[in-house]
Amino acid sequence: MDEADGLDVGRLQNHVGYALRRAQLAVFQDFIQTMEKVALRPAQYSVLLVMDTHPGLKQTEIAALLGIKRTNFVALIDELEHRGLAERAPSPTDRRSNALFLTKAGKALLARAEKTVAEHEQRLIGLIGVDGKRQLLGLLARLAELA
Amino acid sequence: MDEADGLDVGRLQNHVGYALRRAQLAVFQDFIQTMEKVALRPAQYSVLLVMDTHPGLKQTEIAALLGIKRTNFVALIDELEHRGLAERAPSPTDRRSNALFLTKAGKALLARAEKTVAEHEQRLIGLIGVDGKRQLLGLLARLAELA
DNA sequence: TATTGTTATACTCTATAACTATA
DNA sequence: TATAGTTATAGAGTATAACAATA
Repeated sequence: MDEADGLDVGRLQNHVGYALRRAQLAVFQDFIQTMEKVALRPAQYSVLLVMDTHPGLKQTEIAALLGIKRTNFVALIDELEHRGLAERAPSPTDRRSNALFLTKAGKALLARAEKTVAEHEQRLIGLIGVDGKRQLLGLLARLAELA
Repeated sequence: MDEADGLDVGRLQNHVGYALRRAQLAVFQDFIQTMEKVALRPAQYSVLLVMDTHPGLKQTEIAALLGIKRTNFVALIDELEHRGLAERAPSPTDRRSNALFLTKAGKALLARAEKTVAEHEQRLIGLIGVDGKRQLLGLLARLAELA
């Protein structure tokens, strides 16, 4: 991952995409390690968080919101349901769709997860500062508009 | 990928890792589309660039520099060699290792690729400005230290 | 003994096609 | 006709183990 010896990646250093990939890898590695404590992968954590913010959304809506294909979302929600963290309830208005909710256990685990994530975020702030984080989020949001 | 209706991802919005992932996805999507013109994937492009900056490195060295496992590097360099863009030369000092070089065709394609990448980078600068890019690269480099 | 390149292999993510039941 | 959930499947990218040749 690093510059062995005195070698550098040359002109690659000036590429936004390359810098993004390396930073994302490093940050995710720390995040994943952090979340081993609650046995949640990044995608699972993000789904729990969205279910907490918007209870009762259907699968397609959460998947679209997070950029997950609805077809890949099935196994993801299956696992959360089998672990007793989330539940599929029948939608009152549309018998095709499931309304998704956190269970009590899901809310409890999410609370623990968010505390752990806060420590992770503090580590990042230790590297770039509070102002750095604010700047970074602004810049990344503008880049994400490209999609 | 976007906020359908008025839905938002809630507290996820404040997570550096999430913002990094979304931005990286958007930037890579543009990059990959850009590079279809020269039929190079991001990893292939980065290898060509490093071979140009440091001619004669062995496989292990380039792989380590770019964070690629040497075992996965084999197929990558195979393809570049079969396309006539790179060549494995016998190392003068170590009969176990290959010294890697760009061919003429490889240098020519890389030159075309870099011009195309420059347009891609200009699009990004259009979103965040030259100062924004400079700030971003600095912040991302500091985050990458986490690895 | 350790390193270089290699093969085989497996696991995760992501992507597409096609089915069913409902709308 | 179109949509929600689902299954099956295929392709990237990435990870480990084990081997032959060489150091």
